[in-house]
Amino acid sequence: MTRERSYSGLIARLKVGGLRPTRQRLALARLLFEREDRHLTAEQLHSEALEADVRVSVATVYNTLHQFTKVGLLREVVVEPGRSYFDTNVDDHHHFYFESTGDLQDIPKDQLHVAELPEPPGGTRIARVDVVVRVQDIEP
Amino acid sequence: MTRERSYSGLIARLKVGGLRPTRQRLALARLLFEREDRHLTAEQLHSEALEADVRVSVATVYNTLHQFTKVGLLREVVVEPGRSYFDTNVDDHHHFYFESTGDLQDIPKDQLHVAELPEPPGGTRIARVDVVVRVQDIEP
DNA sequence: CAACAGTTTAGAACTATTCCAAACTATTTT
DNA sequence: AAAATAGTTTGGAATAGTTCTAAACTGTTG
Repeated sequence: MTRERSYSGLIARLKVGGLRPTRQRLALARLLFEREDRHLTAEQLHSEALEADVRVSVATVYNTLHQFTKVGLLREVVVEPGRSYFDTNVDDHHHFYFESTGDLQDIPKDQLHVAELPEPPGGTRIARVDVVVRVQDIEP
Repeated sequence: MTRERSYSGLIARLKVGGLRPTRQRLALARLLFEREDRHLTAEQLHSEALEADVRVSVATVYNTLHQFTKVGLLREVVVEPGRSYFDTNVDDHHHFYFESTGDLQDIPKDQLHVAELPEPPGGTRIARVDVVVRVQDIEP
């Protein structure tokens, strides 16, 4: 079960990544992982934190998002210039991107398949394949 | 032949898009389309223009890139937060993205195929499918 | 519990991009 | 071909998202 993420499990995961389980990191982790798959910007997470009476600075939100990403707890998704989304689902999957609202929605791995991947140029290897299905309203 | 793009053809294309063929737009169009497929940021194009003794403001470079994109002469590619690339190849195709250098390289349509596209959610239709194959150096 | 290394913070700094209102230019009208 | 007009360009200011910085703070280790 990839969806298993208990609170204490998180502490463990942070430790593995060499990150101390601080008040801020734990609070942000709860906000991020206590709900199902989410796609959040740094600003959105910061607002949520303030609303939940978690005092964190913007800088810390950014630091934390990047550290979590490095450790594999999050995945960064780029679909829009000038805004990064962080995806709490780190399984292999792709995205619908709703141009009208700016929302993202997961497309599970088995619902979309990339065939005939070309060889990467010499000296390089494929780190990841991102598919973004851009969707727009039918009556704009 | 999709690669056919003469200078006068450009004037025609601009007219179709309702864009006057001004000095700046024509100069930028030459820089963009007189070489083969390119992936440029606004800043890069602005530098090239200055080097080529084409006096244009940054604002105009941005305006022009967006107008060209709207008219279908360019395609915007987002792979990196905080930076937009404009692709002179508007045919159906995908990209390699070199994480070490930030470069983009086209993957022709026939070298990569997306199978089993899921249905877009009700009330929406697929505007475009972007595949980015992120590639990294083997010995980092 | 002292010492150290890692963390947080406010605010400044930075980068890419957009906005603005005035000056300018291509096109249309007369 | 001059005047009227509508679309363009421009420098600089403004904005948005993100990163940096140096000082204060906190978790961990010995």
